[in-house]
Amino acid sequence: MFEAEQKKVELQIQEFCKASGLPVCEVKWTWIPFNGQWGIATSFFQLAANSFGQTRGNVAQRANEIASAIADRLSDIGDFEKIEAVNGYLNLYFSTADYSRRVITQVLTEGDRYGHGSRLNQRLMVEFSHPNTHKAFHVGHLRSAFLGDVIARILEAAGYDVIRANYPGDIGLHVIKWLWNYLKYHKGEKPDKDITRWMGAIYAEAVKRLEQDPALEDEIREIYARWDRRDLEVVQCWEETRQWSLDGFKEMYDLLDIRFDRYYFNSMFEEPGKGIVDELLAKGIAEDERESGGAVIVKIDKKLGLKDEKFRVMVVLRSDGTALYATEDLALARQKFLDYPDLVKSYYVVDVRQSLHFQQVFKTLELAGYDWAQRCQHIPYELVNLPGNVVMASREGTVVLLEDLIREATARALDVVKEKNRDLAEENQLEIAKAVGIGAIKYPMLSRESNKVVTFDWETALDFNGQAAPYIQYAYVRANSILRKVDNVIPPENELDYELTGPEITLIDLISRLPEELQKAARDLKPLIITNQAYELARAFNDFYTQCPVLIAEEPQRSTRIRLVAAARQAIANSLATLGITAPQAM
RNA sequence: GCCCUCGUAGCUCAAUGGACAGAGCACCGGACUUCUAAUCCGAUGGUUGUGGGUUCGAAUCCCACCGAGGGCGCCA
Repeated sequence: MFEAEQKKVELQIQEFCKASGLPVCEVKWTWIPFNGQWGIATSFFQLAANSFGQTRGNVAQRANEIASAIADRLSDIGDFEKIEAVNGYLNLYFSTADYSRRVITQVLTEGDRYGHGSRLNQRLMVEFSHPNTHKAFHVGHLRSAFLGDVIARILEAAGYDVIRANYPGDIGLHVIKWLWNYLKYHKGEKPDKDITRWMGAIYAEAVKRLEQDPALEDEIREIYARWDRRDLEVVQCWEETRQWSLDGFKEMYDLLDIRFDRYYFNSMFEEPGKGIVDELLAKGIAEDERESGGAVIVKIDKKLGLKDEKFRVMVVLRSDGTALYATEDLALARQKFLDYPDLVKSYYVVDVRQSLHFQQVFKTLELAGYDWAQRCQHIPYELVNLPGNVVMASREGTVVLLEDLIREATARALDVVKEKNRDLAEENQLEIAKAVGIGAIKYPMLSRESNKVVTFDWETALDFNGQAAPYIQYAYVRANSILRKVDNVIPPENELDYELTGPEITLIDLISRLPEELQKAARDLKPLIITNQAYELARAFNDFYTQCPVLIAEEPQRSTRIRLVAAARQAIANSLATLGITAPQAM
């Protein structure tokens, strides 16, 4: 946000270096990390160390000398209120009156675009969620859905054109088992509500029946054979019931405010996948071991001439000639670039257990001569486990269903809403409860590093206090509430001729950082940066709220604070929007 | 056997290689006649798993070890 000032100082520093015979190096800016001190800082340790060359010297002392000399040189620059050299750092404090006015005005002018980067005209694809049809949707599936959605939102905010892709697993052994159980015991039945739960129950029942009587496996094989020869009854049943699952997913995605631009289905890629395998064989990349009872494989390490085992061996076709997941993934990767040849990146938000798999797929495609394979990237994330490191698995029965979590979280939120907003219409109360409940579910999945395991437990998931979405939403609501009292009439920019207090400075400081944090989050693909930023903003606002009266303040303080509240509301709203968390109107 | 990830306060987690390692929860003590107390203020809490190394500077990079989890030719 302060590029112009930074640039100006950078030039001065570089000129100073030249004049003093110091090596020129890049200037990196940070925020001054002390509370209530708003400005930018840079250190000179690297420069000081470089200046010694081969000889040794006191780096800290030298860095401080350089910082002091530069501080002297900059003293007449006029952009800053205070310039100081401390401990090897050069601290440039903003003149709060001018800079505050500038920040607030910019936020209010740009509105819900504040923080967003300008359009880059670069297209990306983010594939995420990929649920299995004919199965339940549980809490373990949420991480990919939330992470993918928010990464897409962040990249959009950073200026990219993003294609949101979903890749449902709509065929496979699990679907065949489901169809068998349905055709044999539930024929003609239809789910009315809670579709996904019902679909999951039919599957769980199938698994149970097969466990109890393994002889039934023959019937499964028969259904599989009928599916293979496109038996009309099986195919029609599959088409109809698959749609039920997709309808159920759509309901959940709508509830969670997650959308997709493009659906790829697992079932679409069997044949194209086999085509790629033929191609790999023709090019001598894959080896056919079926003669000797083996499968079709790619010995990637050998092809690359690697001595160490890194990519290992990938099976691309079963010994019976049928496709497996890897076969289909080869074709899917290609299809994405056929549909969108200009993709700069093709991201896959899939759990960490598939890291090797994706390395194999991408490397094999690269070996096959597809240069776009290098634009494919797996974004791994760790699992959501139950306490005691228990993995959620439908067949083990160790799952928490998404429907149950949402219902529980919403119900708990509704209790509080009803107590605190008695006058509100029930419809509105419910809407708020949904925003709070779902926000509370999303936040903890986004606010930790994705390579860390999330342990799900009810108590934590339903804790609305502290660093959590409701805290941030509440700050938004409080800001909103003040502005409602002035009918949302925001005074025009005015002269700031009084000393800003600590909480005001901290709040403005944090508001001004949003654009940079968004860029950082996009660069590192880390929603965590935004959850932290949103929380810090909310905390600063809550602090401001208790310490700085707005409506009863004297002018010009009153007008300035109303503008600041409006800017804070906007900044909080924009960070929540980037996180896919709804900002409610009341709480 | 090989490969990947993690180890920070009692618990859950933060911290572009840089200033004093910060939050929340829990616990203890305060603050609602004042814009919504789903809030705020204060107190307590640390040899960043261990040992080396690189660097002016390491929770962060490298090596070894210990501990936890995951992956490794026909599951998805």
